[in-house]
Order: sequence, then structure tokens, then C-alpha cells
Amino acid sequence: MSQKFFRSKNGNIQLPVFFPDATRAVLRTLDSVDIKNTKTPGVLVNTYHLYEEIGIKLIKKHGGIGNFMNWKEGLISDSGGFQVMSIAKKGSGKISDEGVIFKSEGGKKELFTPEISVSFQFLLNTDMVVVLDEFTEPGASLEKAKETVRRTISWAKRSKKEYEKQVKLTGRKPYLLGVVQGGDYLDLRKECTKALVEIGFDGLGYGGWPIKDDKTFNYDVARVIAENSPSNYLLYGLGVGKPHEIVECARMGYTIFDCVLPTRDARHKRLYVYNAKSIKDIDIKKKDFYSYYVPDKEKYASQIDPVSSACDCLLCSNYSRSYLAHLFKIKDASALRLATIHNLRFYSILMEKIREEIFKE
RNA sequence: GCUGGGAUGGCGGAGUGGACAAUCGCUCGGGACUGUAAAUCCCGCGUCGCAAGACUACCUAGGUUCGAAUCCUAGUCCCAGCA
Repeated sequence: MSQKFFRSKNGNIQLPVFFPDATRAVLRTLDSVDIKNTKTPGVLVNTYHLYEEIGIKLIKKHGGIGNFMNWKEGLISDSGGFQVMSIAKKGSGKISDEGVIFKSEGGKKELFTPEISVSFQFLLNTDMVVVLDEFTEPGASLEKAKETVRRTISWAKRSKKEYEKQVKLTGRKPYLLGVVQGGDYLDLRKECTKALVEIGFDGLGYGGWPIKDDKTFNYDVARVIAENSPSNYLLYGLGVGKPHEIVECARMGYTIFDCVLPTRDARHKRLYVYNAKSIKDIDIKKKDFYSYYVPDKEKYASQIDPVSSACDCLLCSNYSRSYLAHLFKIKDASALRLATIHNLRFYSILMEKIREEIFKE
């Protein structure tokens, strides 16, 4: 790991980091103060969604998405590449070399291009700009995968160009992240990585779908990207992942992660808990260093202890298991908020532990 | 006391002679979720069995019928109205 910090407007943030997904400029059920209190150093917002849902004028008026949502910490904007994939899947759009044609809310056809993505991200005024890429679908044929890599590289070139234009225009120089595609084809991944390095970025992202057919994480791809990137590059696991997957990738040199899991899982009644008595006792070297806690089980309905003793979040330091079970049972929104806060704190503790491990070595 | 209505699985509540181990909802148990179309979705839930299947079941006891949760008789309990 050569890069030790992530540059944000509010100062340097120690790497590695996990940024949860505030896709639509909100981390569902929380507000920005809540997020900060979980010791989460930054969030990811989504270019495609914000482009659709918030007008350019309003963003300009606020001087960026950070001001809009009153979030002064780290900010990364995703390009919309992941949405390009879902559009294609839905069949409600079309991907061409020029860009993506999609139907907006009102049914109007709109063209979304790599240039639009980058320039809009400058408007969002985030710390890292991610280039628009074409997602290699899981199970894609070699031919299909090659096609997405070809387009991803061509879009990356255009993005870089637009980025340089925007740097001149604004005088700002956020990180620029290239995204590696190529599915499970290691040669393709390598080729894509090299081509992107040739274009020149501040870092590269592990794009596409990182989970193999057998449901396990594809570490081979992660390794190929890491091994073929310059040492000063930031390595970013896009949409990664489960706690143990983050630990593994961090050991390979990845330093930035984002994922919907902690927040979505919280809303779906899956809380993460460390198999440890206290925060100090957490050992991420152990194979099963964490497990799941389902908050509304009957057996918890009368327990007065907190969800986890190895946690200092708002939930664990103030409320009992029975109270949380009650909140879930009566479907009160605060159940989701407390659960989300807890999972985010779990992830921020995870990153603290990873930093400890890496700096010790 | 009289009159009418009713008693179905953990709960609510369908079914009103065969296609019923019983629609559906809830509860309960299990699973999924990875750059968020997701406070969502999937599975199970009489007993035994991995399963095919077997057995016991719709208040109780009789009865009618080839066949009853469904029809008849008696009983028990509950509810409503009237005394």
C-alpha cells in the first residue's frame, strides 16, 4: 500500500476506507450527522441517479452534492456504469459506442455519455470521479466480455479527455478512477488493466461482478488488477463487499471500498456482530471473526443486554436487544435507523482493525 | 330461561357432501441480498420420514352416506337479541 491517505476537502483520510452508498444523496434512513457519528469517513453518491433526480441548477446553487446533503467528509461519485448494466438488463435502454440511451422518468429518451458523466461529477464536486464503464455481465461469453472491455477502454479515453478539460475549467483536480472490466477472464482483466494504465489514472477499480458461480469472491481477478497496476495507484473494490472479502482485498493492496450490504442488510434485519467480547478483542485474522444477528427473533424479545458488547454504536451503547426487537416488530422507522447505524459502525471498526493490521507489518 | 348465530391449525379467518392436511393474512422458523428499481424477495410451518408416503385431524359422542370440516341427533362451551 503506497498511498496512505485519501484527499478530501476536509483533509486527509487514512486509508484503507469503506464508503457506504448514499446513492441518491442520502444514506437510507440516516442523515449526514448520523453517518458521521458512525465514524464513517466518506460516502459514495451516484452520478446517474442524481443526474436524473436533481437538476444541474440546484447542484450548482449548492456548489456540489456535499453541500446539498451537508456532508463535509469524503465523497466519491460513481459514474453510473452499474446502472448502465441494469438498463441493459431491463431492456429499457440501449448501449452504443457513443453512450447509453435511456428513458427518463417522464419517458423521454436521453443520451448519457462518458463526457456527461465526468462533467456532471465535477458539478457534484466530489473527491473522486469514476469513469463510465460498460459492465461485463456475469457469465458473459469471451466475445461479449471483449466487447465490454473494448468499450470500457474507449469510454475511459474519452473520460480522461473530459476530465482534463474540466480540470482546466475548474482548477480542481479530484482523483480520477478507471474501471477494469473483463468478467472472470483473467487475460482480459490484465489487458484491460494495462490499457487503462496506459491512459493514466489515479487509481483503478475492480469493476463488474466479483462473485463467482459458487458464490465465493473472485480474488484472482482482484489480484490480476493489483499486480498490473503501478504501485502509486489507488485500488478500489467497487461494490466490495462482505467483511472478510474486504479484509482479503485490503491485504492485496486495495484501499477503497463501497458496498450497499451494511445498509441494505440492516434494513433487511441482518446486523453484523463481531465474535468478540470487546472492540479490543476483535481479531480479523480469525476465520469466523464475525456473524449475523437477526434482531426480531423471539428469543431476543426479552433480553436486556445490547446487541453486541464489541460495539460502541448508538444502538449498542444505549439500547437493549429487546427494545430493538420491539422496534422491528412494530415496524418503527427507528429500528432501521439504529440497525443501519450499527452496521456502519461495524464497518468503520473493521477498517480500523485493517489499518492496525497493515500498519503493524 | 327463550330465540338466533357460532365452535377449523400458534392467532385471525376461508371452506359448507368428494379435487382438503385444508385458500389467504399474521405469528413463528430458515434463506438470499455485494459500484441500491430492494424497510425487499424466496422457502418452510399437524405428526413421523431425506423422500415417495404413512398416520392423526376441522368442539365431544353417535348417526346418514361408497365418501363428511361440510348433512342429521344429542351434549358442552361461546356470542348477540329478548325476558
